[in-house]
Amino acid sequence: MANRLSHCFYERDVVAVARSLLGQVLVRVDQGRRLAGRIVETEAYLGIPDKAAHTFNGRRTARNESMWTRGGHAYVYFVYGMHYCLNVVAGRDGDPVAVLLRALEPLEGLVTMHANRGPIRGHLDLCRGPARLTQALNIDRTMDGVDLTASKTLFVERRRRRATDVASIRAGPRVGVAYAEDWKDKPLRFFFEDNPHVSTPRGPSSSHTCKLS
DNA sequence: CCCGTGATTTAT
DNA sequence: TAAATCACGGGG
Repeated sequence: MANRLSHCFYERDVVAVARSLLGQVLVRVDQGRRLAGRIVETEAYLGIPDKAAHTFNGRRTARNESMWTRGGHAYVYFVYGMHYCLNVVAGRDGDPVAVLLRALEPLEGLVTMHANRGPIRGHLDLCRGPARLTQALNIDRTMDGVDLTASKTLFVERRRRRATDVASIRAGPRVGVAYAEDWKDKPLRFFFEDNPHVSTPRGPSSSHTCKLS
């Protein structure tokens, strides 16, 4: 509770939230067990002008309703008939922007995470990918709209980030948004360079990635 | 490379 | 009401 991120963290520019979530720790408490991982990859979705966002052009439906709430809530959606993805809503009430959590470095509850995931190829695949991390942490549509600043079962803890971590942040195009025309190549995906828990493409060798400022 | 899978969205 | 879409992952 003490170290939990609060509204003043989430109610900011969505790109700033996406970048500063890197290195923070996502915590899920399930069946009395703590499942936790360090956030190593995020994507920002900029809302109404963003052709890749579920709220592009002001779309407001039962599915994306939680994106319209105040920053600090969860937005969980179901896609491809079998996968759930977790977003952290950012910005002010009525500004439908969010950050997709794409990968975690597992920290706590690894045995339970493995049980939740079932057989996997290698340990690196435990939380590497947006639908893999929700499966590992047992997050589904029932967690949609949860208040991360108050929930006992889903929240983000603040960690002190080392200067070397901040310096290793890279940006690149978002994954799986080829349909988004002029928005598909914008560098709105953020990750730690050379971290093996980041989903591909990663590292400086990937085209279109760049250092920040 | 291809394909499962079904809720959600969009077109008729 | 019907068709297309999809912020993915697993298998070859």
